[in-house]
Amino acid sequence: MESIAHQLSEKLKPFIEQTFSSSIPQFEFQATRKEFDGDITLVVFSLLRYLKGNPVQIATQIGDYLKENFELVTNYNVVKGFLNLSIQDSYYVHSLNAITATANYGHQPTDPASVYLVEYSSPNTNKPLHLGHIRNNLLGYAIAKILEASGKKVIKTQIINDRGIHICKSMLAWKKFGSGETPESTGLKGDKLVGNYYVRFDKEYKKEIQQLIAAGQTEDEAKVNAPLFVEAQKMLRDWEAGDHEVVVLWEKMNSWVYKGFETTYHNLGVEFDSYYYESQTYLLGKELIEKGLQEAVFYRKEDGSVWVDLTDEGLDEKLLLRSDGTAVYMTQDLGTALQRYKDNPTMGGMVYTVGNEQDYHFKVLFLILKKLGFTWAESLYHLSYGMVDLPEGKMKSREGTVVDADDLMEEMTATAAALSEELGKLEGMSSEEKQLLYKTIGLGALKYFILKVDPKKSILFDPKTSVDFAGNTGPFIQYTYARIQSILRSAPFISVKHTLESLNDKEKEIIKQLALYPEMIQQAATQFSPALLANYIYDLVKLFNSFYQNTPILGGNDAALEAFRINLCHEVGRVIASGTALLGIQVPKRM
RNA sequence: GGUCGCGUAGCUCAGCUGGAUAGAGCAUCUGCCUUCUAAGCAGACGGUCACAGGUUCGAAUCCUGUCGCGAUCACCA
Repeated sequence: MESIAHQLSEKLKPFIEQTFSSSIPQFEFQATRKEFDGDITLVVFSLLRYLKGNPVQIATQIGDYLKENFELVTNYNVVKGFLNLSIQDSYYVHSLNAITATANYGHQPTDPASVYLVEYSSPNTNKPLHLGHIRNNLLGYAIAKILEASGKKVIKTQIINDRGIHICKSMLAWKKFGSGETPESTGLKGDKLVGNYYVRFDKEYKKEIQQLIAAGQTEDEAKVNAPLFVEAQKMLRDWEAGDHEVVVLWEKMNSWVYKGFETTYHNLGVEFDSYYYESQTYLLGKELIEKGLQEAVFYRKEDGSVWVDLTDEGLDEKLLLRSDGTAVYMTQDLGTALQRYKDNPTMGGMVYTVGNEQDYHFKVLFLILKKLGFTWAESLYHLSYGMVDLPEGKMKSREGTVVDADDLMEEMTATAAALSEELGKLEGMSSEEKQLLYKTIGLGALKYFILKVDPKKSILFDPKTSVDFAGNTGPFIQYTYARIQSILRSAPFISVKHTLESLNDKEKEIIKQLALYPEMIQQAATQFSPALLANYIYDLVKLFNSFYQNTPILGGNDAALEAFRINLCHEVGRVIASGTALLGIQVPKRM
C-alpha cells in the first residue's frame, strides 16, 4: 500500500503544473503536531522556491483542490505556511490490513548478488573480552542483521589478531611460571587463563626492570634489556621462522582462547560466518606492498623501509613495511582486505566495526587501496564508535579497571533475577525457565542500553546504576511484548479484513508508526545506525502502552472493534519482535 | 600544535535531507492496581540547544570563528 505522502504527491503534481505552471521535484510532508487538527501536514514554505505567491493563499488553494478531488482528504486547515490535512480513518484501517497481509513485514527480499561483509569483534588473543568488545559485538551484529533485513546477503566475519609480541608474552609466562596448567586442570575459561599469564608476564617483567634500574641502568635501557622481554622477542622471531616447538605452543594456547571466546559470543548471542587470521593474511599484504612499489605508488627509503606519501590528500606519510622487512598493522589489513575480496568477488561492500581511535588508520587504509587501483575499495565503510568509559575514567587493563564481558553478563542476569523475584510474577515457571528469562531480560537491558545511543558518541557506563529496567530500556520493551502475548493468549489473533469507519487518535498514531517500519530499516541500514531502529521501537512501545492503559482491548466492545484491536496488538507485537531481533534482543512471551 | 569527533533539562539520551511553542526516560512532586501483567499509565516541575557571527521567509540542524571534552598524529596492534 502506497504511503499517504506518496499518494498526495502524485495527486498534487499535475495540479501544481496546471495551476502554477511549474513543477515541484519533492513535496515536504510531516506528521501534524498534536495541537493542530489534521493527520499530515504539507509544508508550503518549501514550495515557495519554485512558485511565487503568498504561502497562505497557495496552501488554501491546494487544500481546496485536495478536499474536492481526493477522497482520502476529509478536511484541511491552514496555519501560516502549513497545510494540515485530515485523512479519512478508513485509510488507516486499510493500512493495517496491508501490514497484516505482509509476511516478514519490513524485511526486503534478499538479493543474493549484493554481498556485504561485516567485520566485528576482532580481538587480540592474549586477553579476555571486555565491555568495549561488547559494544563492538552488539553494534556489528545489529548492523549485520539490519543490512540483511534491508535485502543484502551478509557475511559476518572477524579478523583475529593472533600474531605478534603480545601472544608471545602470554606463552612465555605460561612456559616459565605455569607448571603445565590447562583450562581443564584449573577450571578456568581458556581466554581467562591465557589472560592471567599475560598479566603475570607484565608483573615479572616489571620486577626485572626494577632490578636492572637498581643495578644502575636507565629505565629505557632496563625495558629493552630485561631478560623476559629479550626472550619474548626471540620467541616472536622463532615463531616467524616456523620453529616447531613455538608454533605448537602457540596453536595450543590460541585454541584455548578461541574456545573461551566462543562461550562468550554464545552467551552474548552473536555469531560469525567466517574467520580471518592475521597470521594468514600478512604475507598477502607483503605482496601488495611489492605491487605498490612496482607501480610507484609506494617508495622505499634508504634503510629499506617502505612508505606511502599521502600529503597530497592532507594526510601524512605512512609506514607500510619495517626496515627489517617485517609487517606492520597496515600491511596486515591491506592483505586481509584483498583476501576478503578474493574470497567474495561479488562483494558489494564491507563494513569494519572498529573503535574511533582508529579513524585515521581506516582513512589511510581505504585511501591506499584506492591508490592501488582497487575499485571495490570505494565501498568500504568504517563503522566507527565511541569509547565506553567508566565513572573512574577509561578502562585500563594494567590498572585492573576493565569490566570483564562474562562477569558483566552474569551481573546483569543476577540483577534481572533479583528484580523479577521482587515483583513475583513468575509463579508456575520451572527454575530453568526462570533462569533463561532472567538472562533474556538482563541481556536485553544491557544490549538496549548500548545500542540506543548513536554509535559515534562515547558511552558512560556505571556498572552499578547505568542499566535500568524502567523507562527507555530493553526490559520495558520486552515487558510490553509480554503483555501483548498475554492478550493474544486470551483472545487469539484471527486475520480478517477490517472495515471500521472511525478510530481513536492512539490507534491512528500506532498505525502510522507501524507503517514507518520498513522505511526505518532502510534508514538504519544506509546510516549504519542501530540507534535509529532502537529509538523507533521505543516510540512505538510508548504509544502502545498509552493505548493499552487507556483503552479496553477485550470485552465491552462490539465484535468488529475488538477484532480490530486484537489485530493491532498482534501487529505491534510482530514489529517489536522483528525490530528487537535485528538488535539481537530477544523478547519473552511472559515476564 | 595539526587532523577528526563530540557539546541539547540536575543526570542519561532522541531530534531524519533546515520548518510550527526543542522531545523522551531517570531524579523530584501529584494522581491511578476489584477490569486484558503497575517493569505500566495520566500529569506537574525542569532549556540562553557551549559561545559569537553568517546564510534565509525560517537554524539545535548548514557555513566560519572561539571555548570545553575526547581520540589520533609509533619501524604498537
